[in-house]
Order: sequence, then structure tokens, then C-alpha cells
Amino acid sequence: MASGRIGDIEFDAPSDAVARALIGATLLVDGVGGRIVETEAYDETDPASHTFNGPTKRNAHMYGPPGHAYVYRSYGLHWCLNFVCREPGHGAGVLLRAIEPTDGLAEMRARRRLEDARILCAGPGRLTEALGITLAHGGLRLDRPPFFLQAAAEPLEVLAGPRIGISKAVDAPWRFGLAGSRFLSKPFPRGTARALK
DNA sequence: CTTTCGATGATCT
DNA sequence: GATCATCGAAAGG
Repeated sequence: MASGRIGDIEFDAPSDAVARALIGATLLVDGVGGRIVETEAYDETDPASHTFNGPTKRNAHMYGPPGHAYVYRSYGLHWCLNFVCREPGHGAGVLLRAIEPTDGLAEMRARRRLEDARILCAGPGRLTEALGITLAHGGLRLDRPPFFLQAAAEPLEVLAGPRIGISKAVDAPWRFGLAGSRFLSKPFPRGTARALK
């Protein structure tokens, strides 16, 4: 079984295509989550990627089968969740940066000790806290519990622009977001983003 | 609205 | 020893 298709999204593909395809998809972890509204693509050709210098202990899951999770600790404090893709060279993935909370609001508010739904999952560290993601989720497949993933029911307008929080390859337009969403980690400033059909 | 800074620890050189 | 795919609070315009 070589298909990397999960929830109607093809993960056996370049990370920028996957990052784009994930916008609007529903992601739940143990029934808690919502609609993905912001992602970023990373791969081995990319100086900002954890995989730029090849396999290491930390990034091992990025070299495993597509459609699985890669979780890492950020700044010693936060967890960040990636979806593993596959492209020539391997070591590619999509960082989940923001979700529009729809399911399990009470659970997410309790975990985040925060009422405001608008920023409950607006950031890579925030969304993992809200969904209860930790290193223990690293390497798990996305097509079975605790994960649930389903593509958007209809085409949506997506923006592409420069990524956030990196110091290398800062101009590559590998950040994707749902146009008009109020749940992004940051806006896509006019002039820096391109609308995709 | 903006910028700055501390927290905190794994990872890699 | 430096660098982080970050967050939140605080301070300044």
C-alpha cells in the first residue's frame, strides 16, 4: 500500500503542495480541534528547515512515511506539530500554524486557560497546547485515532506569503493561509501575499 | 499599534 | 556556546 492519501489529501507530494491543500481541512485530536487556516512548508533544500543538514535524531520522523506526525520542542517551551510529506530527497513536512477552533471549545479553553477563541489556536505553540499535542504524538499516523483529518469540502481562496519566525530563506513564499480568516497567527500584509486560485 | 525581553531546554557545531 | 519553525507580558508612541 503505497498511497499517501489521508482524508483526501495526498501526502506523497512536495510540502508546498501539501501545505496548500491542507488549508480548510478539518483536524481533530481526540475529537478536539477545527479547521486548519495557516500552514508552512519545509524541505531538505530549505536552509530554514530542520532537515536541511540531513537526518538527525530529532527529525527522524521527517524521514519516515508520509502522512505521519513530526513533533518537536520549540524554544524549550512549546510543542510544534508537522505533517510529514514525501518529495525527492525526503525530509519534508508542513508546520501547522493556526486552526479555527470548532470542536471541543471547552476543552481547548481549559488547556489554554484562555477564553478568546480567536487566539486559542493562533500559532504553532498555541494550537498544540489547545489540542493536547506532545512529543508522544510524534510518529503517529494521521489517518487513525487520536487523529482525524478531512480535506475541505469545497475550494477556498488561499494566500501565499513569506514564512514567520525564521532567519534563513525568509523570502520564500511557503506560508499559506485562508483568505479573510480571523484565526491566523498573524495577518498576511497587503503586498507581501499572493492569492492562489 | 509597535518593539523588547525573559522563560527554558533540546539540539547541533 | 549559539541558535532556535514561540509566547506572553510589559513598555512606549
